[in-house]
Amino acid sequence: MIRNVPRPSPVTDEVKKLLLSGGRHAWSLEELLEAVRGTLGGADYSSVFRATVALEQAGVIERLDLGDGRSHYELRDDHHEHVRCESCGRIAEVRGCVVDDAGERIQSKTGFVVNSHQIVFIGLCPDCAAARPARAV
Amino acid sequence: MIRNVPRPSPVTDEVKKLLLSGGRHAWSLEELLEAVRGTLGGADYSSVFRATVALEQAGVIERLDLGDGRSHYELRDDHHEHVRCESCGRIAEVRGCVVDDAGERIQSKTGFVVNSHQIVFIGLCPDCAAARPARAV
DNA sequence: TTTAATGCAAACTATTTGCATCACC
DNA sequence: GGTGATGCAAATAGTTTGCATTAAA
Repeated sequence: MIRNVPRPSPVTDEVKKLLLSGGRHAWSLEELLEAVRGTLGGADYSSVFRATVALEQAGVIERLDLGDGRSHYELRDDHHEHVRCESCGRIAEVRGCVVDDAGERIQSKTGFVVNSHQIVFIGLCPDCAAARPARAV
Repeated sequence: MIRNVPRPSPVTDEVKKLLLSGGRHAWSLEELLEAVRGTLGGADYSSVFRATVALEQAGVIERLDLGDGRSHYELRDDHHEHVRCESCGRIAEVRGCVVDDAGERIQSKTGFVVNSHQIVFIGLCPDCAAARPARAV
């Protein structure tokens, strides 16, 4: 099978650029769409979706489920955990907080072979925590 | 406001009983529905859904997002982590593998006040791992 | 001319809600 | 009679897919 010369793919390229830029973390499809539209003038949700599928299959990005009902995407080589504000939905990254040898321990406990993991901490971001001083949630 | 005498609520009672029974972990709504139907003969998805909403608000159960696109429910006082098989979807629990002091560390790193967390390890269950000896995923 | 990338619209999945009904206090 | 629990069906949200169009090799 002969490989063809690539054709321009503005949407996919822009999605890739955004994810590589590091300007934001845990992009949702809606956020990617808005950003792409801001640059290109227009784009369709499905094109952005297909771009993320392709990038995920290519191993460039990974898909996260942070428990807020939508998919999030990030660079794959950049694994870290997340904190999500249960009040406003804001998401922050958490570095240097690894679950180091968990894989082996889990395999010995459950027999599962662990390939990856997702950790989401849920709470209140600084703004929301300040906005409700007295009681939690 | 005078509190009325409670009326029979077979669906809600059965959902509660199932979740309290400990017979299974991380129930999906579909699984709860099937189990309730098995006992009561018939029940509606929305009734089971409303039962979980009520039980969650009552603080009896908690809702989990294990990254497989559906909600899962478990007893609240029984916090532990999960491993999900990315091939067949089977879910196992992982005990004694806590992220102990993570809350404080995260607060100091991000400013978020952590109320809870979810950890899902993803890999292959023993059966699926055995079924594909050579390569992963 | 061939075909990859895109847009549009419809399909799909899981969840959520509105409303009528029924049965019990 | 009043009301809480339920079932039915439609609405919703987010994602996914089918198909026609476009434009570049």
